[in-house]
Amino acid sequence: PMEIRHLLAQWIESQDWEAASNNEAMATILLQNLLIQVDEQLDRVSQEKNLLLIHNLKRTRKLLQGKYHGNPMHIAVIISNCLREERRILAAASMPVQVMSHISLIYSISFLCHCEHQSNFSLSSPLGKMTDQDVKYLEDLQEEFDFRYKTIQSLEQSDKNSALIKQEMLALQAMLNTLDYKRKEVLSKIGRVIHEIDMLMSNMLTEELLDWKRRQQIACIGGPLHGGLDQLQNCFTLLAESLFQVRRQLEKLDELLTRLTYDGDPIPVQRPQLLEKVNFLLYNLFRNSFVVERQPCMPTHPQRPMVLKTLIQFTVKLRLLIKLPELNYQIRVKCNVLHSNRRFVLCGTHVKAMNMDESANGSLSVEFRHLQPKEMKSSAGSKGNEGPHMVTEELHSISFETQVCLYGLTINLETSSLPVVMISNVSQLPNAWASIIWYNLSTNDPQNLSFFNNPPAATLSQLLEVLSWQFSSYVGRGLNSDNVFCFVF
Amino acid sequence: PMEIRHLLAQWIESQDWEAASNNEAMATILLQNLLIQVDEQLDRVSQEKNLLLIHNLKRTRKLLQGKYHGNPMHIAVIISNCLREERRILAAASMPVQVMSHISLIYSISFLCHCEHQSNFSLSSPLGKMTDQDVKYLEDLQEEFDFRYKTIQSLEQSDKNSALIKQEMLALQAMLNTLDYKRKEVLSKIGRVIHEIDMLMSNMLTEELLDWKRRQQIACIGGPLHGGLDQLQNCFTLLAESLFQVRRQLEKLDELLTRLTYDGDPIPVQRPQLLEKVNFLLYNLFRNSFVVERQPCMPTHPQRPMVLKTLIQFTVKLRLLIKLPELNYQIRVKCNVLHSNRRFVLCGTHVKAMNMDESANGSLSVEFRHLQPKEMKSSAGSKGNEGPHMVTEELHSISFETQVCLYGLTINLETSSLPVVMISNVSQLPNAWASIIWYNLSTNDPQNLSFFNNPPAATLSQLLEVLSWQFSSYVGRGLNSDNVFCFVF
DNA sequence: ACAGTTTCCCGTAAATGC
DNA sequence: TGCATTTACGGGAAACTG
Repeated sequence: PMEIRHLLAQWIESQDWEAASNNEAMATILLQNLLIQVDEQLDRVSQEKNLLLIHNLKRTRKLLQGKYHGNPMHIAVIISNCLREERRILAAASMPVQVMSHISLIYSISFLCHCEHQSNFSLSSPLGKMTDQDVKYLEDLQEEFDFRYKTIQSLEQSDKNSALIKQEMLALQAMLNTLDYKRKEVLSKIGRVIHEIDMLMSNMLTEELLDWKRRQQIACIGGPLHGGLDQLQNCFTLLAESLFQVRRQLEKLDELLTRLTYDGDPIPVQRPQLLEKVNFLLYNLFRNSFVVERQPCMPTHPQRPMVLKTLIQFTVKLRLLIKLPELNYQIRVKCNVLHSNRRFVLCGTHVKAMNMDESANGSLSVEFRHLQPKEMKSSAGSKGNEGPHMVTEELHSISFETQVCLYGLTINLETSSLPVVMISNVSQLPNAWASIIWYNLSTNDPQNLSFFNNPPAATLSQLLEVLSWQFSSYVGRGLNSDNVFCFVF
Repeated sequence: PMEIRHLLAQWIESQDWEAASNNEAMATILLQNLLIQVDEQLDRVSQEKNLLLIHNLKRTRKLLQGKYHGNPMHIAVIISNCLREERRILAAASMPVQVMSHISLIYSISFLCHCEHQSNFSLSSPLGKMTDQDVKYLEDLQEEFDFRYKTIQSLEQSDKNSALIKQEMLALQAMLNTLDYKRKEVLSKIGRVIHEIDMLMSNMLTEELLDWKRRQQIACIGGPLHGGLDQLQNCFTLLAESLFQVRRQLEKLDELLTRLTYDGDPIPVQRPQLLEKVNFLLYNLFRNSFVVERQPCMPTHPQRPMVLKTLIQFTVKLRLLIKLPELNYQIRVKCNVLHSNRRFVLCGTHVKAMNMDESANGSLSVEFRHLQPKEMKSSAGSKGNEGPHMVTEELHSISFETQVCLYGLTINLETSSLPVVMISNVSQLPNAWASIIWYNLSTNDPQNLSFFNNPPAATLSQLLEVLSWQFSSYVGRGLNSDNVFCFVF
C-alpha cells in the first residue's frame, strides 16, 4: 500500500491548492488516477484477510466509479471510519506523514474565523417599558379629569354660574386638550416602539437565527461547535414581552376610550391598526422562535446525527426561544415523519409538553427520548414519484407542530428537523452519513427533500473542508494536522 | 488445570461404577471434593483472560454449592457447551484421554437396548368391514320381504284365500324369522367389534402412545432418536375408520327399523347403547390422536428444544394421528401460553388449519413457524403464588385446542407441549437447558408445571446418562467415548 | 449494594425483494 | 442472476428491579 500513499502525497504536495480548490478538472484527474491505483491495490490485496482494508478499497472504488452520485463525501466517511478505528494506533505510533496538513489547516482556520463571530446585539429590558409611564400618566390625567368633570355635573344648575365653576370649566378644557395631546403622543410612541421591534426582528434577529441554523448544520457534520441559543432566547423573549406589553397598553387605551371620547379622538382611528401590527409581529416572532435545538440523533451514534435506524430509538430536542414562565407545561408538541417514498411512523410518546429547567439552563424545551421509526409497508406499491435510487439518499423529515394560546392569542407553530436518512441496518450507516454530509455542506435549505434528485456536484474544496472537520472531530482540535489519506490505503 | 484433570481421571478409573451409580453418598463426596478443587482453580485462573474457562468454573462452583436446586444437570450443560466450542479442536488434536468411556458406553448402550423396540402390532383393514356384508344381507332380506309382503297386501280380499297365497304367507313368516335372527346376529357382531376395538385402544394403543411420548422426551434432551408416528397413525386411522363404519351400520339399522319393526325386535333395545359406546370410543380416540409431534423449539437452537426466548420466533408441530382425507384443512388449531407467574402471549398467526402432505410424508399436521413469545407485564405485581425463584426454573406450557366436526359428531380437542422455559437473553440458555434436562429426565408427566417447587434429587446415574447423550449428540454416535470431564477443567 | 433479569443494539448472516 | 435492502438473532453491555 505504500506506493499509493507516496504517490498521493507527492501529488498533493505539488499542487497549487488555491487553484485546485476551484478547479474541478484537476479534481477529476485526481479521481481518475486514484481509480486505476485502487483497482491495482484491490487485485493485490484480495487474497489477504484484511477485511477493513478491502472494504474501504471497495467503497473507494465505487465512489470513484461515479456511484453514490459521484458524491466525494464518501471518501470523508471512509477516512473518518478509519480514523475512529485507528485512533489508538495513531496515538501510539504517530505515523510519519505530513501531507495535507496545510490544506486542512487553511480550510478549518478560514472557516473558524468566519464562524466564531459573536452575536452583536443584546437587549436588557422590554422596549415597551418606555411607553408604560406615558400610559400611566394618561390614565391618571383622565381619572382626574373624570372626577372633576363629574363633580361639576353633579352641582345644582344654580351653582353652575359661579366664577369658581367657570374657572374650573376652563381648567377642564385645558385638561382635555392635554389629554388629547397625550393620547396622540402615546399612540405615536407606541407606533415607534412597534416599528423599532419590527426592524429588530426583520433585520438582525432573523438573520442571526438563520446564521445559527447554518452553524448548526455545520456542527452536525463535524464542523466547529456552535454556541447555544441563550443569546437568541433572551432577545426573542424580550421582544415578546415588549410586544405583549404594548398589547396591554393598547387594551388600556381601549378602556380609556370607552370611558371618555370626543371629536377627533385619535384612539379609535389608530388603535386597531397598531393592534393588528402587534399581533402580526407576535405571530411572526413565535413562528421563528420554535426551533429544533438538537437535531434527531441516535444516542449510540452522537457523531452521526440525522441518520435514524428503524426500530432503534433516537432523540430530538425542540425549544421555544420565547421563554415566558406562563408557557411552562402549556405547549404540547407533536411530532411526525413527513413521508417520502417509504412511509414511516414514530413509535413511542410523540406528544410531549415543553417545560423549563429540566437540567438544561432553564430553557423552555422538550426532548423526545424514546422515539423509534417503524416502516409502514404500503401494500399497494405506490412508488409513483421515483425519487433517488438508493434508500440512503432518500431524505425524510420529522415535523413538529404545536399551538400556543396566550392572552387570547392562538398561534399554530410548526417546524421540522433537517432532512434525515432512514436505514434498517448499521451497515448502511456510512452511506447514509455521506448523504447527510453532502446535503448539509451543499445547501442551507432546511428542508429540500428532493436534494438528491439533482444533487449539485461537490467540489474538491468542500471535500477537503469536511475531511478537516471529520479529522478534528475524531482526533481532537489540537491534533488537526498530519496526513489523512494514508489511512485509506 | 492439568492437576485436576489427572486427579479426576484417576479417581474415576479407581471407582466401582456399578456401585457408584446407585450410591448417592459417593456422589456427594465427589461433588465436595470438586468444590474445593474448583475454588483453588478459580483463584489461580482469575488473572488470566480465558473467559470461557472462568465462566465454566464459576458455573461449576455455583452448581456444587447447591445453587440451581442442587441440579447436577448444569454440569452436563457446561460440558456440552465446551464440547460444542471445542469440537474442532477435539477432532484435530484427539486429546489423550480415555476416562469415563466405559461408563458412558454402559449407559448409552443399555438405554438403546431398552428404547429400540418396535411397535408390535399393526392393522391392515378396518375391523368394521367384517360386519358390513351382514348388514348388506339384512337389508336385501328386508327389502325382499317388504316387496312380497306389499304384493300380498295389494291383492283383492277374494284372492287372499287361494292356496298359493297361503303358501306365500308361510314363506313370509319364515323370512321374518330369519330377519329377526339376522338382526340379532348383526347386533351381536357389532357389539363384538366394538369390544375388540375398545380392548385394542385401552391396552396396546394408549400404552404405545405413552411410550412414544416418553421416547420423545428422551430424544429432546439428546437421547437416541425415536421413530416417527406413522405406525401409530395407521393404527389410529384404521380404528377411527372402523368406528365410523360401525356407526354407519348402526344408522342403517335405524333406517331398517323405521321401515319394519315387530314384537321382540332387538334393534330398539340394543342400538342406542351400542351407538353411545361407539361415540365414546371415537371421542377418546380423537383426544388421544392429537399430539405435539415436534416440541416447541427455536430454529437456531435445534439441540435445545423447549427453551424459548422472548421476541425470537420458534416452531412447533401438531399432528392428528387420525388421518382422514375429509379432515384436510378442516381442523383449525389455536395455540396459547398457559400463564405461570409471568404472563406471555404469542405474537404471529396462532390459528392455523391442519393439512396433509406439506412435504412431510402426508401426515395430517400443522406447523406453527413464526410464533414469538412476548411478555405482558402485569402492572399490578400479582406475584401471589411464589413459584421457583429463578425464571429459568419457571415452567410454562403451550396449549393447543381445536374442534373436529365430522359426520355429525363435534369433538373438542386439547393438548399441550412439554413444559417450556422462557428466557429473555441467550445468556440464560444454559440454565434453562439444565432445567429442561432435569425435568424430562426425572418425570414422564407431560405437564407438571410445579416440578421445581419440590424437585426430586437427580442421581449420579442420571447425570452420567445425560452426559453420554449430550456427548454423542455433539460428537456423533460413532465417537461416543473419550473423557468428557477434561473439558471442564 | 447486588444479583437476577431484561432491554438495547451492533454486526454478521441469511432471507427477501426487485 | 446479482445487487439493494431488510430481517433475524447472538452476544456484550447497560439498564432495570426487586
